Parts: sequence; structure tokens; C-alpha cells
Amino acid sequence: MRFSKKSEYALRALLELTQAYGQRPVRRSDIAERQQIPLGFLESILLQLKHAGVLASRSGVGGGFRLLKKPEQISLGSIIRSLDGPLAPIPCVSQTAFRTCEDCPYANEPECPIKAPMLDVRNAISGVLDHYTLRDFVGRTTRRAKLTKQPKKKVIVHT
Amino acid sequence: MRFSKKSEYALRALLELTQAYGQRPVRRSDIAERQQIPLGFLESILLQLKHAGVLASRSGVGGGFRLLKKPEQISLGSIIRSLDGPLAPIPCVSQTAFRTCEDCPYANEPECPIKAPMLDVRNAISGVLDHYTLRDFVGRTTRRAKLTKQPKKKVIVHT
DNA sequence: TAATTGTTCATTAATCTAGTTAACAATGTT
DNA sequence: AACATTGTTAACTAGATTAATGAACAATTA
Repeated sequence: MRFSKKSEYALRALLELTQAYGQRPVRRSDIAERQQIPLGFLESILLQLKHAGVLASRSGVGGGFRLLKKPEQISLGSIIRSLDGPLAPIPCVSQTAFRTCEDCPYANEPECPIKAPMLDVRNAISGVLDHYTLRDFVGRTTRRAKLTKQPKKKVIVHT
Repeated sequence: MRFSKKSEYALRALLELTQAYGQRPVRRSDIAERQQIPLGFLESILLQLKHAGVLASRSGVGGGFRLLKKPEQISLGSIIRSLDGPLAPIPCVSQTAFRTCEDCPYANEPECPIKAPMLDVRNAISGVLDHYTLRDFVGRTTRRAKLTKQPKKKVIVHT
């Protein structure tokens, strides 16, 4: 269930752009260097984010990329969806890309026993990622999103 | 963030084995037919589950596969981990397969801004999957796991 | 021994991931 | 206008992963 390197790089790149928000645009080469991301690969990521309406860019001297919206208006969920696709673990519980499982014997029944846990997983993931925004990336003490008021056990569950 | 076909087939196969729990072993061919899973592929999945200590098998007439533990002792999380690997979206927040991100500029700092949300995602996923067990697959009204006492909004968030 | 069933291993086609390369377009500076 | 700087697009690729297939083999029971 790993996110792709692409999404990971994207978040790291956006971290840079968030820090420079409201100031100058940031060049691909600066991002690549500071975040140790292969330049060519980073390009395709930045372009994808631009097409998704997250970034704006300008050519020439003093050009580069910048956030198109305020950091607090850009959720991590929207980023990851636009690069890695739907968050849902199986297509039949996706809200943005629903697809009936054509080979599932329960596909047309009201009751697929697997659907309930999978939907809970989807909701759990989007519950987290849709609440975190780029705003949570800046400021000295890495602020955690609102939802984090769980008891915060010391016990490590596993994986 | 899809689960693999392998995990999906595994859950469907285990659904069959859960229904037959305490009764006869179930043949691969029966599972394959009822759940529409390619026989050869199913074999490798069942074998993997056997090696993971989830299933037992017997050859010959009257043979087949059966659960080695009670359905309520087998969590969906353990199944998916043994087939798809760790649930964590990035290696540096995995409890079962931690690996420091060698290319991350924050790798050695105490504060990686991306780590917090990723850890929350991991915990959210395992929180769901470690609470659901195969027991939740049986019984007429697909019982939902305990943790499901959320308000249950009608509103659809998105993906 | 013959039939039934699981086991192991090798192979494969298709797809995805993580990149590289190279030509091109836009912008700003001189 | 010429040139340097920066982003844009498309084509390509090595390697890994996914989703299988097929064949030979081992165990169990009748």
C-alpha cells in the first residue's frame, strides 16, 4: 500500500513551494537540488500539478513555480489523488472513481462482505489526508492536523 | 493506493473458507469456481497464506484448505500484510518494515513535516484492518467491526 | 496402483515506476 | 534582435511488479 515515489516527491516539492509562498517563484532546479529529486522526473511532477490547478509557472529569469492557492486551501488528499489516483483500496468503494468489480460474485448484491471494511479504509485514509493541508508543513513545530486528538498510546500496534 | 488483485482474491477465498470453518476442507477448484478466481493464481495465494500460518491443507480425496485459527483470530490486516507487505504509505512510518528514507533531506532530523500525516495514515489504515476479522465476513447481516460507531453521515466526502 | 488433491518451479505478457534525453516554447535582459 | 534563462512536451527505456499459465512432482486416500 505504498504511495508512489511520485507522490512522495510531490509533497517534498510542495514543501519548498509552501515555504516560499507569497515570495518569489522557485525554480525546478532549486527544488530538485534542495530535495534531492531527479530533475527530469521532478519536471513531470510539477507539470502534472500545474495541470491539476495546484501550481502556476513562469518562464525566464526570475521565473519558476509557485502555489496557485493558499497553503491552507491545498489538502494532501487532493495532491495524492491527482498523482496516484483514487485513495480507495478497491474500485467499488471509490467516491471519485467508482467501478463495479466485474468479477466479484457479490457485485450486484446489496451485501458484499468485503465492501464494508474496504469502505472504512477508504474513509480512514481520506479522513486523514483531506484534513491535512500544506499549511501544516510550515512553521517551526510541525503542526499536526485537527483530527489528531487521539489518546496517543505509547503501545505500538504493528505495521 | 489500491490493494493488489492478490489481496482481493485472498479475502474472497478466505470468505469461502470462513463459511466452511469447522466443517470440511475446501478444494482450490471449488474456491476458484465460486469466487471466479483463476485457478493457478489462486494456488499461489493459498500457498502463501499457508506459509504465513493462516491455512492448513491436506492432499487427496476429501482434502483441501481450511483455516488454521478461528475466524475471529484472523485480522484482515494480517492477511493483507502477508500478501501486499506493510500497510504504511512510506517506509519511514512503517512499524513492521521501517526503513529510513535515504534520499530525504529530513531523514536524520527529528522533524520531517511529511512524517506526521503519513504516520496518521498508517495508523488509520491499520486501525481499521487490525480490528476487522474474518468473523465479520459471516452471518447474514454483514456485521461491521466494533470501531464502526461513527455518526455515519449521508454526506459523501470524496474518494 | 490409480485417482484425487495439493506443491513447487519456471516462464510470460502486460503494465507500472522511475527515470533519461532531446527538441521546443516562453520570458526577460542586453 | 540576440541571447540566456526558465518552463513544456513527447518519446523512450530499464527494471520491477502484477497477474497470471503450465508442467512436473508429492502426498493422501480408495
